[in-house]
Amino acid sequence: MSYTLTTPLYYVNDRAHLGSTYTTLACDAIARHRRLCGDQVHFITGCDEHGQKIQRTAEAAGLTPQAHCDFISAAYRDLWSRWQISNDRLIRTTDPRHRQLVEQFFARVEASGDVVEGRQQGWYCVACEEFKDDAPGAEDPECSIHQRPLEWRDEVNLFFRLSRYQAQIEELIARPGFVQPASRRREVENFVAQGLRDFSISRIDLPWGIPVPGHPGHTFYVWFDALLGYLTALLEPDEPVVLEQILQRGWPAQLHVIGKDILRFHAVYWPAMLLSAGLPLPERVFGHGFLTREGQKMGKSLGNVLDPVVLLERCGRDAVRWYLLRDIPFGDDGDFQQQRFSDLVNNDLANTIGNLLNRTSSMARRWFAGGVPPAGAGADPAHPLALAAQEAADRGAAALEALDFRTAAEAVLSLAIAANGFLNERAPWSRMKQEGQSEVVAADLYAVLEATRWVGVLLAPLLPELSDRMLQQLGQESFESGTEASSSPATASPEAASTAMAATAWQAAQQWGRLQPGLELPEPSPVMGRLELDSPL
RNA sequence: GGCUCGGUAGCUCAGCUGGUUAGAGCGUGGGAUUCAUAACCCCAAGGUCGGGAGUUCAAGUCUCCCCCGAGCCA
Repeated sequence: MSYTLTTPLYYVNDRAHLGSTYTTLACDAIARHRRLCGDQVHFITGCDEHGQKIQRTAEAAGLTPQAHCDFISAAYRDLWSRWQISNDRLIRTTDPRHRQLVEQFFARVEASGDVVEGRQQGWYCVACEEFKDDAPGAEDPECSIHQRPLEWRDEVNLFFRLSRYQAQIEELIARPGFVQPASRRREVENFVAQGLRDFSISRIDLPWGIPVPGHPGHTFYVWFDALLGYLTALLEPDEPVVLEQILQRGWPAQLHVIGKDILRFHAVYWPAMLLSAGLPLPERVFGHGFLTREGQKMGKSLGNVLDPVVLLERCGRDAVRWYLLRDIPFGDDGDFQQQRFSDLVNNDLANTIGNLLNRTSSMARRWFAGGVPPAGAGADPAHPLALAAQEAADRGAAALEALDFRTAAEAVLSLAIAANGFLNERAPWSRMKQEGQSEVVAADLYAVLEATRWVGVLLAPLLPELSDRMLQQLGQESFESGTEASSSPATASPEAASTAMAATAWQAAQQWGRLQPGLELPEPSPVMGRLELDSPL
């Protein structure tokens, strides 16, 4: 199965912040999960690089817009690579190929009769790149969002006839799974219910944009151009730009993950544009919440922005991923709290999970010839830990499907807690001192090792690196959940490829009793260090 | 100004169509244990459920008003 998901195309007005990192990490977890399940994943991210705001930012920095965009988008590319994001594509809207695609798309929209000329007169916010419908009649109106002066514009623009799609959009957003989380649906419904108005899709006298074919002086409005980046990204980098080809390359997308502030563009404008162009619609749009820091909005004026690069260097990928995914309900706003961050990482990852592996492996090695003990009753599929493992797997998979990372993380964690509890209850260390208990201890330790292996397996989409380290210490191969699809037809065996039911390595690993008795185990060393943050991040 | 969502233990949150002593994890305090990364396991304290009024035999859960936060639209 093909699975296409996207992050927003980030606006290159400034460098990446924690918010975009958060979005991207979440998408990465989904992408990895789908790959582990055998889907052919198209995980798209990118940069939105046009518009007057960019032009002015570049000017202010003494750069050409292109140089500015090159610089910022390179920083994004570098950031995602540092975070080991498994995106398949990183599209830039200044890519010449994108321009070709936009032109083809526009031709279709125009052919549908959805492009009309209209006069746009009013106050304009450059930061929003939007006209403000109802600016106060005052002398110097300001944008309520940016607190910046509005500029008076009076121009002839091209309009997209959004109003023609009223009924279809209403039908779309009424679909149960389309706008997510469901709590955001009404907001969109009300907006649509007010009556959709045509919106302008071009600007005049704005050189930093894609020229509108057949309309000299006009460039495309940034949003019109940016949304289309999702399509351009799907095309193979070396194939000719032919819009129709996206249908062979993974369109429609299964999922657009976005911040809650741009829901309207994705749930209303975007589908209408696609309808006009005669293209299928994405399956769901998920608007996640925003992050604050220690209860305050992050912003340059407050000087409290958390730099993702700093965060990464000081704390590591696993720690940050875990905290963001495990503690903040995706969809709700969340607060980044340093104390809580280190508490959770140390508790869950270092103590509960890391120490579980460490103590178990250490006992097994000491008492059973340096490796995995004979399984005995420990391999029984009805073993309490086997049941716990299966439950964790089921709960985790369902949660990931629902983009409920928190529950997915808790499911894995609960398995580790169950295993720790089991150990304390069975106390192999004291049983080992008694005569004739060796077999029981062997079975107990086997079961706990096996449960620990499952923890490593189930962690793969969420924390690929910790998962790898755990599996290594258990003498297991790690999974390829990164950019190389583990189930790509080229590498899979012919039988596997022909059998639709063939399980991936990851799915096969979720079978109780897979751990080989007698397998030698490497000397355990902590898979997750404790986070000691003595100063503010 | 209008719309939407949220305001439940110190912190992050569960609490479905209203119904026994409001739950979990973290944090805090205590206990147990020694295999292990001062880790693991067990127990406990902690909340007039943002405020006010109302509906009801019964409200965190429904209605209205107000306050606070976030987003959208003006």
